[in-house]
Amino acid sequence: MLMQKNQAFEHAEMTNETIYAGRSLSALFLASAMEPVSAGRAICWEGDEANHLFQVVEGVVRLYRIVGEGRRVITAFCFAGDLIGASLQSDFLFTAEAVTECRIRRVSRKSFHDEVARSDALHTAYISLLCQETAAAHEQMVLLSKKNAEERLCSFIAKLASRRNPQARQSLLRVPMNRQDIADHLGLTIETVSRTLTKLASRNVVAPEGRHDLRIVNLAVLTQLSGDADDFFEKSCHRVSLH
Amino acid sequence: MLMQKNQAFEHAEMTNETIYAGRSLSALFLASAMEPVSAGRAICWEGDEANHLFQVVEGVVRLYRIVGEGRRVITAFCFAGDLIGASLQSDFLFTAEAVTECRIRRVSRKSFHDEVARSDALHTAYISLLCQETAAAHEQMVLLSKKNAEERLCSFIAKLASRRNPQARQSLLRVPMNRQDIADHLGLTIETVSRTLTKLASRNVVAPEGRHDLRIVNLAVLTQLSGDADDFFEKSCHRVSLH
DNA sequence: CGACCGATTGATATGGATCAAAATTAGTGG
DNA sequence: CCACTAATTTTGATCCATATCAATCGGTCG
Repeated sequence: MLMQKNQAFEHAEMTNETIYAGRSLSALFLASAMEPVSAGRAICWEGDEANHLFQVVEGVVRLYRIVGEGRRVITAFCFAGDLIGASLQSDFLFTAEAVTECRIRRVSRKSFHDEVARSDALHTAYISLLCQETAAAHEQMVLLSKKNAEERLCSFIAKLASRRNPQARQSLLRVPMNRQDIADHLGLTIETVSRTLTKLASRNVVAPEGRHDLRIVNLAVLTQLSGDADDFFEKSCHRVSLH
Repeated sequence: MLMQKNQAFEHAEMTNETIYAGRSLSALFLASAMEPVSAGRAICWEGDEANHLFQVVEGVVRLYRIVGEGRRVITAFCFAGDLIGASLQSDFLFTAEAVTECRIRRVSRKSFHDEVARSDALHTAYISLLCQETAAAHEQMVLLSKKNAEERLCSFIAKLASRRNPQARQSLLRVPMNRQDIADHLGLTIETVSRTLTKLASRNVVAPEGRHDLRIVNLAVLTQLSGDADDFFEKSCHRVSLH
């Protein structure tokens, strides 16, 4: 049981808060049965009553909304350890679908909240998680609002890389989602994602190895190109000029 | 005192949860002194330690981040009754600036959390607020990711209108922010906002009256054009085809 | 009245979308 | 293991919505 729990958080490079929040809240799922979800299948649907929360134990999940005729927005990807539905009040505001083969656990919303209310530590962890979700959503708003295709893709890759999944010996990065998923997450088309990736490859920033792996050749440049490097030049300049 | 509190929530058209969340949490601010903030002045800065939460008692505030050289993203506008900084853990992730003359109150983060921890009702309200913030952020992600200029502007206006501020006799809507603010919130340029507005006016959807007022001529069409009308056609079609 | 600032309008440029193949890769059945 | 088919990705050609650059307009304030 404990092994299981730790396994879900094997990846390094998380903040202390994240680990704390994830760790303690994930204890609430340990009593639940593990459910396998095969790639492509839905875990919950937008509009349905949010009677459960889920934890991704293994695999990758996409959360998305459909807007108008066929336009899909992937608001987030969830990885091992992540909770699905923590920030919901009554209904699911997104559909959750397995990107890869997954294993998940579920708990009822009621029991989740009962447990959280019972423990200060869990409570803190829960608040912390909600705040992180908001922060992530804001980050994504910035990306969608002001970044060009290259910056978007570099941000995405850099973030994936910083998650440092187990498979990543040296600098080989697993990219479980397909091009369409990436496009729908970054607000681009599949063609633009492909072209941008080719361009990055030709500039020796990354080197695609098959559809689902990327060798990060130059992380420094990648970060630079992502547009949220701490080039304290620009940032401090602006900070000052605003006062 | 109580008058004050109610005044901040005079506008109708909010969900029950919103009212509840806002009402009870705003009690925490009543003991604090009212601080005037003149238009254009900052309330807090991105990067600073988030030692306080603020409540907007009167006026409108913009929350923004600066990305790269001079690109500004307004992640949200805050109105009377709204809290600023509820979803922050340690540092401010945005700068808050008065759009109009404002009056605000502040409480220390510590005392806020102490009080919230002490009351179940406050606690529920706080969670509720965080969830709403996340939902709003997701909504904005959809807008930035998949909507065109017209849909964005219509969404914005419709949302403003649904807030139904006091000045709104009949269908005259106050728009306190300038074109640049709107542009930076919608991920457009000032010119595109202006042109799109002109187009909407020529189609008799809205009628600008001065820089800061809009007469809503046809709310039905406005909602339709916003792209999140419940045209159960499309939606139900898609829901079905996905299963 | 003139200078200034925000908003509008106009002309042009462009990044990414769209439409259309071609090239890879993955699956399937023999 | 290989041939065949389907799906995904890449590449190419063209188009278009919005950005950019530039000029004008309308209100406001000294």
